Amino acid sequence: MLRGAALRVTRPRVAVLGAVHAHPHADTETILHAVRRELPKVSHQAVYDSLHVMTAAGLVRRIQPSGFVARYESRVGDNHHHIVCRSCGAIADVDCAVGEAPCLAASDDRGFSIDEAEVVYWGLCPGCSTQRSS
Amino acid sequence: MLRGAALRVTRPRVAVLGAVHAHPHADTETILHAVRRELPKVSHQAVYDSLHVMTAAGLVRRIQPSGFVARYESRVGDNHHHIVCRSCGAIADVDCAVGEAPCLAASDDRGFSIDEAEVVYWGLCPGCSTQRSS
DNA sequence: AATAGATTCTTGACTCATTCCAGAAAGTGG
DNA sequence: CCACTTTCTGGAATGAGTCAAGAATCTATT
Repeated sequence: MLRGAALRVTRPRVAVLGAVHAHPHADTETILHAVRRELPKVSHQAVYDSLHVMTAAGLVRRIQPSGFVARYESRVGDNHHHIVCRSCGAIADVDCAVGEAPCLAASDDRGFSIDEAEVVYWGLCPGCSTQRSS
Repeated sequence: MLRGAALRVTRPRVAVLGAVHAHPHADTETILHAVRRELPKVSHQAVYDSLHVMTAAGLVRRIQPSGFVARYESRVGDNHHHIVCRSCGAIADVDCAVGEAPCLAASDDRGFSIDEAEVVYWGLCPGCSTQRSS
């Protein structure tokens, strides 16, 4: 699977890829801990590098909502979007909005060549929502 | 104008607000420099604080595309979106997409209470686009 | 206008995610 | 199995942003 992306298959990379699959929307530290449960000696640098390489290869997607640290997810290639909780930072997946029309269709591209449209919905997750209203 | 938001009118705040109006999509450092051209003694802390307060009050909007530092803009209340250049980080405004329908309409809210939909278009600005193809 | 009281600013240290670097280790093609 | 290249380790560095304490400034009131 890594080989398909012309990447070297190293122990750290396999572990990182597995961790991203096992922990959707996890931040780097969570992934680092998950990886170390399996390979206690990996450096954080290896994790950062693996994530970068895999992001560049399209095996993994990087998400970084304003005010939060970077997260990674393994669901790629289907152009879905995210709901982010303003309070706790929880992230949920959302399929592409109504009719898929808005994705990649700006009313005026201002001369830019657009290759992706990213939608982020902001709000409160069920937990934080009830907590705040009580 | 600041008074309308129940904020104290201090010299730094006036200067910061002016700088945000004068430099759309500017990062904090740019704003800091612009402010210091007028009030050489302002601390960066004052700028950060002013921006936070004004963001909370809705006088200013914070934008933070993945991988770039935070920017601020003064155009608020009209729910427009942005095009970001992957290469140089330039930002341009785009009015709300087709029919305004997608804004605030997730196909499935997963139990979240959504209050805002943010759309970011990624691509290359005219300058970087021609530079890369040459 | 002067004063009291509270918010806001200055200064400077500090956090923490992420990056940079050099040498050691491990993967790959031949 | 070897040589070559990429990747990993370990540790230091960067830089946006935050924290904290005391000084300065703003607002409402007299």
